[in-house]
Amino acid sequence: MPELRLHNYVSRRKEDFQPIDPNHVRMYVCGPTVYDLAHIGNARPAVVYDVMARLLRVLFPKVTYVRNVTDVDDKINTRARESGEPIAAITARTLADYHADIAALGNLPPDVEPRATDNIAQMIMIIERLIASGHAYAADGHVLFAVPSFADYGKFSGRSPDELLAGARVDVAPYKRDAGDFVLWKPSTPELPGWDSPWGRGRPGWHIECSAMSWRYLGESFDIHGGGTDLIFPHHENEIAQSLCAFPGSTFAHTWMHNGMLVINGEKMSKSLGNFITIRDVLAKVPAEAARFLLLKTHYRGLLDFNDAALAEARKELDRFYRALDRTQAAPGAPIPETVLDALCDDLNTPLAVAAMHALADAAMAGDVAAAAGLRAAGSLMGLLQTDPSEWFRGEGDDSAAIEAAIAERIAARKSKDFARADAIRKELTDKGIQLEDGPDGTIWRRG
RNA sequence: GGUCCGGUGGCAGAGUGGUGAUGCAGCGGACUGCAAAUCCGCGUAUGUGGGUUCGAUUCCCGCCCGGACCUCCA
Repeated sequence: MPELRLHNYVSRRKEDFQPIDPNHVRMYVCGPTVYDLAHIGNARPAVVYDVMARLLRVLFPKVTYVRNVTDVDDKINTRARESGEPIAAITARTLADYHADIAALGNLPPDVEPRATDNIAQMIMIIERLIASGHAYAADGHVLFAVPSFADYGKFSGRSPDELLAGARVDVAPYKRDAGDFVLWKPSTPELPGWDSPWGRGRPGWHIECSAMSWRYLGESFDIHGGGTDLIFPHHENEIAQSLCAFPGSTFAHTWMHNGMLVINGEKMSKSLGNFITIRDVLAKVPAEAARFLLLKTHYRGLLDFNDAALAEARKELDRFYRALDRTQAAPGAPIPETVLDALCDDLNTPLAVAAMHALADAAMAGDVAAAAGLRAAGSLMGLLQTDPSEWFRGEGDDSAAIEAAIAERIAARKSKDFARADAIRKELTDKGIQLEDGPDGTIWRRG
């Protein structure tokens, strides 16, 4: 087994991964806030950490992968007020949609998927500990984390508290002792979601949920924490402050991984630019596997441009992989080729793994059945190439019988050297978007 | 403005202190009733100016450009 190396944001460099417990690796990833359909940017961390979890399972005996669901949040409240739909209905529907979209992209479910609203008691426990130890204070119905009480605040994200103070643009709430203090708990009005607490009926701030859920499901200290680069500050900085202060002597997450952002045609995705793309929009245009493959063709820490040309290229590459599998009838269950495993163990270098897969495809094309089986095994580690090749090429459609009949007629025409008829049938099918490929073993066809 | 990250061939995208992966596109050839696919071959790149070094794309500094964060955000 190769050594796993991961880029750790704490040291800003690649490190040998040393699990706290080599028999049980624990990973926490910041999950979605369920107020609207997931966009393609949300798909990136889901896919990246899915591959990470798959890799960890190959390398270690036991892995617990926790990805939370934020189902109490002011964005949800705003949505409910605007649409009139009850909050519970919004979160339930959006979570179901998220699960469907993420599964379509070939992601396995995390081992635990806790919801914030099921962990309010744990959040209150942590807040009480913070107050008791002088790291938090109640004021005007709110509870705030006292940033000056944590000497290392800002160290993680590389900013000094002075800078943060100077950069504060928003008016500082009067109940804050220090401008940088952030909310752990805030009061709710009767129409807003709320829970009874020592500070009255209220709801949690954003950051506390991750401290509570990682603690409950993974313990005070665990191995890997993942999320997008946009969460480094303030979310992760605050998580660290809360958890370290609530559990003195603990180390919280040892390795911090951050996936890069995604742009569309070079532009940041935003509703105002009109280039906001949901996962569902993408799935309506191309096979889900092409989208997943595109997300893995760039290293997870880099900026990724998600556009139609890139999607088309991803699909073509998968075509070649599937042709190689189709020609060799590769069986599942082969060991993962070293070239692929080595690449992924080097800070999840998926582009290098893809290059190794191309080499396997070349060998498979030349008749190397073992290489084909290895390609398939590599695919299983990446969440790719698990479809039957003919299904990949033929896609969705209810006219398959008619197409097969036309192909049979064309084969007959070719046998009797009636090439005019054969070409007419090819043209008919081409006009319908059906491509034919004549090979030594017959004719295969594909849509699009 | 502050902090941080990055700039590799037509495009996408890795690695590396000493002949610059891989894919897509392009070009030439083989094969092919047609069309694909497949196979062989070809070309083109390390933003810019310095420094360290026998030697830098790789390390250091300046500059230019792009991006992220500083405010909800994967």
